[in-house]
Amino acid sequence: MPSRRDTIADDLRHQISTGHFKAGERLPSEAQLASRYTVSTPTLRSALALLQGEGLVEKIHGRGNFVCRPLRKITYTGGCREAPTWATPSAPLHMTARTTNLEAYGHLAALLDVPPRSPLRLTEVVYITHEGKSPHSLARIYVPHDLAPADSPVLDEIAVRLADLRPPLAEVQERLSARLPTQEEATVLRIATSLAVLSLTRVATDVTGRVVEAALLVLPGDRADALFTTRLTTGERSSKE
Amino acid sequence: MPSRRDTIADDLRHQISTGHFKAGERLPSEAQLASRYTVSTPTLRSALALLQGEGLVEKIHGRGNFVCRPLRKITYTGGCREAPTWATPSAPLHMTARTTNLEAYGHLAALLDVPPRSPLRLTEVVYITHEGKSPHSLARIYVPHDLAPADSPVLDEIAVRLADLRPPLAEVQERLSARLPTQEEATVLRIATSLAVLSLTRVATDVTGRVVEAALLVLPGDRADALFTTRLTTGERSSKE
DNA sequence: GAGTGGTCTAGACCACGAG
DNA sequence: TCGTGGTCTAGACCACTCA
Repeated sequence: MPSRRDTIADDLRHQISTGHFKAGERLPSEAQLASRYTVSTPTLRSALALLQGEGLVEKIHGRGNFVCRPLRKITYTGGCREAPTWATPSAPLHMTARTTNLEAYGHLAALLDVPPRSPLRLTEVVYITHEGKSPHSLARIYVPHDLAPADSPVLDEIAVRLADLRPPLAEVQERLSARLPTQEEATVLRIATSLAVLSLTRVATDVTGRVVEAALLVLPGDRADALFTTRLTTGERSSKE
Repeated sequence: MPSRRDTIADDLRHQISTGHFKAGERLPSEAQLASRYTVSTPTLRSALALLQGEGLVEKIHGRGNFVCRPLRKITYTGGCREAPTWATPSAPLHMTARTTNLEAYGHLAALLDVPPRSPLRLTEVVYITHEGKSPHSLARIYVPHDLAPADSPVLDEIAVRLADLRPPLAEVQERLSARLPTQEEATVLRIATSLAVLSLTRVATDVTGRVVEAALLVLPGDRADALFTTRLTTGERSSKE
């Protein structure tokens, strides 16, 4: 037996998909919707929470519930040969970056494969990609301090300098998981805490085995995915590794 | 200002991590916890919902709330050269499989790169991996009917026959996203609908460009991640593609 | 200040599980 | 049958946004 929450969510979903409520439009207030469906406000709100989790509706405190505009999908391309690339359909993304220095500790030390409490100095680059007002991704990149001059605010510059400074990369490892965002991530990405995020940890190792870059990326689940393409060469096809 | 929900969730989280509530143990009833924290039951339940979303607590209707046992992590290994491999620390996973035949339609047709309403016959293999009573993954694999005899209930057999029948693989594409599970997926995987899942779509193409396998995998976010390792050969390092 | 969503209460009734 | 969680009500009060 379907709950009222699900019934209402289904109905609203249908009205959105048929264009009865259009993208960007404000929904009737929760009180109006509650009386229309003859339910209490908590029940109606739980129905809206479902749509919010699907990325169909955005709640803005003090203003109302809004139908989300169809989102430009972004695709993180993995297994990258050079710099990470963001494939977006003709999107000149804005990017804000912040660079600080810190020391490897705890989780970071493990990522960078150095002893805990290591005195290794790191450059941390935090950046957020935007499309208009909607953030697309949150990235934290850690590079050993000697490989990255800390005064470079532009990501591209860092990539270029890295390519010059460091030995050639030997291996890139990317680990992905799905989870709910932390409060901080939800705030920064302007998503609901009930919307899943794709969490990606990338570790790049050079030919000497040293970790030269560790990156933590958080992508909103409703507008981002990650793509990995493996081409098999003739040699790999005929023989096992 | 932290909400009561968050305060209670933090406290419970702390009590679980310090072993005050032990793994597998039942928590006090929601009514008891509500009176202990002097909140109403809905408020207490919303706090529990947070822990549930983190995979720390499992609710069982009519029995109570239980602290989850530390979960054996499973790692999906991507970019696979041969059959997909599941790296689990010495886990003889049980696997239940169901094989049916159907026709390519809609979403499936797009995946398999054939025209919609194509008469292409498919073999669908649905399987769930288990560890004890807890399901680990839900997979739906689609193979053109002529490549896969439908009467093979054992996955390994299918893999072997496929290796014999089909031309060598040329490319494997894996697309990952994070989202909340559907009601059906939550039921099958025995997870809360508020727990994120990692959704993986894998498409394998042979040297002729034909799609020989499409797989849809759903992994619970609290116990599964996906790992992609890219080794760069000398050639790839020195020259761009 | 008017209208919105955010949070919370103190119950009610139903469905499930175990003895 | 009894205790559990699942759902829902009909309000209350607060915080935020905008005119």
